Amino acid sequence: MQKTVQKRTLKTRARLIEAAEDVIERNGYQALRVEDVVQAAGVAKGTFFAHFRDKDALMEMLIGERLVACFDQVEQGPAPRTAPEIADALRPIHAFMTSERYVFDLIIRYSGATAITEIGPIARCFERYVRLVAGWLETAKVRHDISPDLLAEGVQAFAIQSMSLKFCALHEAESFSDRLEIYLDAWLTPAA
Amino acid sequence: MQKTVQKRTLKTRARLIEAAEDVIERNGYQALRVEDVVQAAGVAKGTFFAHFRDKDALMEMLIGERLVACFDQVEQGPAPRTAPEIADALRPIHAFMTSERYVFDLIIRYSGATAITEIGPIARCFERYVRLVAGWLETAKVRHDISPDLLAEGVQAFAIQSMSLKFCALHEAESFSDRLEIYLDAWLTPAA
DNA sequence: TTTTGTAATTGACCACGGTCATTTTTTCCA
DNA sequence: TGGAAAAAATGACCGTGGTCAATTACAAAA
Repeated sequence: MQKTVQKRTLKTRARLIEAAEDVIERNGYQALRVEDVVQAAGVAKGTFFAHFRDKDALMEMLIGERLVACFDQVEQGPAPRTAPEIADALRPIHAFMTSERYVFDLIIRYSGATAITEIGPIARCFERYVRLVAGWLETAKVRHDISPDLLAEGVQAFAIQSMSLKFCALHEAESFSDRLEIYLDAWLTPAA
Repeated sequence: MQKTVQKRTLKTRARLIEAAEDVIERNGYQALRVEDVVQAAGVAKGTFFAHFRDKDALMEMLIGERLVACFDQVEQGPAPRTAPEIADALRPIHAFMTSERYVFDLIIRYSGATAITEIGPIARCFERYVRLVAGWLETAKVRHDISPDLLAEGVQAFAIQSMSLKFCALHEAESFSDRLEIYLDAWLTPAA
């Protein structure tokens, strides 16, 4: 029961990914067509699906990679200590998540893995989000009557709410940042 | 510039809707195929799209109707006054929203209308959710340092977070109701 | 080098949502 | 009642994601 992986495989895979990134670079995630990718990569359509379960799987990988990079960046900075500082520190992550409606929808769709075996980069980022924020909260100027973990899950919930409203015509008046700050202030530092 | 609507139109539309409801009754929302609906209704495929912009438009209508019915039911009951009571009162709405992953995803996708002109039943229900809960909160045993509207938006955010986690393998341990109650208690009655 | 089993690739094909030029039905006025 | 204009319905056709039996390339054993 061997399962040697040929060098050819890695090359083909790399070509597919590169082609996909090119297409996205030019037209955004939303506009990506599998046909375009395989043509740019110079392979047959079937080959694509031998390398990725479906189109979404490739998208999850590519978007997940970018998301991980956002987290890396955010973790470089100093730990924020107040609600507005936290909102500001998370900005790169939120900015990418709302860069395209397609991106936001896909991230939300993959935020919770439906089976343990298929936990992907995006689902892992959602866990990382909570860990990251919970870490900040431990020493931040916020309420401490409930656990940092629960508090961090709340931050996530409010961030998602704010991001959803960003794509909503009914709530254009308020900006994403303003809304998130208001939420976080009420959640993290109540009974002022 | 007349635009008479023929009786035939209404009949065809009614047949399409009835056929769709039959299909859904049997196999759920997820499994609905336009082909099946038009065949059951005895019309051509093109006719479907003369009556509904696309498949999602029909789904929004049908799911929206059910959602409105849930709200009507919830509004019949007495106003809850504590966090657990609020979670409990909202149960019929949340139950329907999480009855099928497809239903949840579609509702989320239509929760924010992208253009003022296309506000549908689901987007209206999201406004109604906030109004309903804010009304309860005015006289409930909860914090009053922030407006009932903001508080209600938070309830919505936590409910969505809880529902998302319901579909997530990583968070199966805790039940939806338990999680929501914990969130709402922390959000509505802090600094106990 | 040849053989042979398996990994990788291919492209014709399918499923399903959606379009549109054409045809059929209805309406309404002379 | 005839016939023209509007409304509705039709179904062949398209775009795009995805499948799979057949073919080709590879690498290890003979």
